[in-house]
This record gives sequence, structure tokens and C-alpha cells, in this order.
Amino acid sequence: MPRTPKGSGGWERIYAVVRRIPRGRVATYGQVARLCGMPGRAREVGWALAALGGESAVPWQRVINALGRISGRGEPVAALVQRALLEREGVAFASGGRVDLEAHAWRPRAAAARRARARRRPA
DNA sequence: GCAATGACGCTCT
DNA sequence: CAGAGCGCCATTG
Repeated sequence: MPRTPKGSGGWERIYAVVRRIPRGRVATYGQVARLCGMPGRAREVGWALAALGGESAVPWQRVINALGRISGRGEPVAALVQRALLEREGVAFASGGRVDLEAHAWRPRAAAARRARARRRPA
């Protein structure tokens, strides 16, 4: 079962970022991690989303891996649900269940994102 | 404190 | 282009 966070409040940051993903757009785990200020910790994003349970207001469905593919967590059915939700939002899927990242990749321009980018690319 | 696991990412084959 | 392997860090037992 999902690894229940033992009182970690840092995941709220992840939820905040995922919540900013516009409808019809998708972001990768690594991207979300960078926006949170924790580059390289893409896995943590996965745990945070897994801890949601599906009853949260966080659009976890818009978060996929860098390959544009939907990751499974032990229940393949959820992957189908996720794909259906994304398709309903206007996200196009290619053969093999891959998302066209070039067309639907989320490009945030918010100040927070700019700050994160600045740290990633200092001058 | 060490070993095992995981909704990941990148590189090589 | 697809599949397999290795590396990354954090959480859990």
C-alpha cells in the first residue's frame, strides 16, 4: 500500500505545483520536482501523488513520466482511468499509450517557476 | 544505522 | 523506436 507520509508537510509544495497544471496539459515527475525546488527527487512526487488516494483536488492524472507514458502503481486499471481523463481534457495519445509531450507539455511562466529556473541556470 | 523498495530519469543496447 | 540496465534520493521495515 501507499507509503503514508509520517507527518511530512513538504509534500504540500508538490500538490500546489500539480494543482497549477492547466487542463489539457501534462507535466513530468521530474519537472514537478524541479518546480518544487527539489531537482532529482522525481520519485518523491510519485509518493506524494500516491498518498492522495484519489479523493483530493489535485489533478494527479496530469502528471506522467518523462517518456510521456502513464506509470502504474500496482493497479493497471487506474492507468486506463488516467488516460481517459486526459483524453477528455484534450490530451492526444500516440500509439503505445504515449502522450505527445511536444504538444501538451506544460510550460509554466509563473514567478515561482522563473525562480526555480534561475537557480537551475544561474546566469 | 543498514538493507530493501518505489506513480522516476537518463544512457546504452 | 523499444526494451533493459544503472543511478538518483527519500521513506519504510
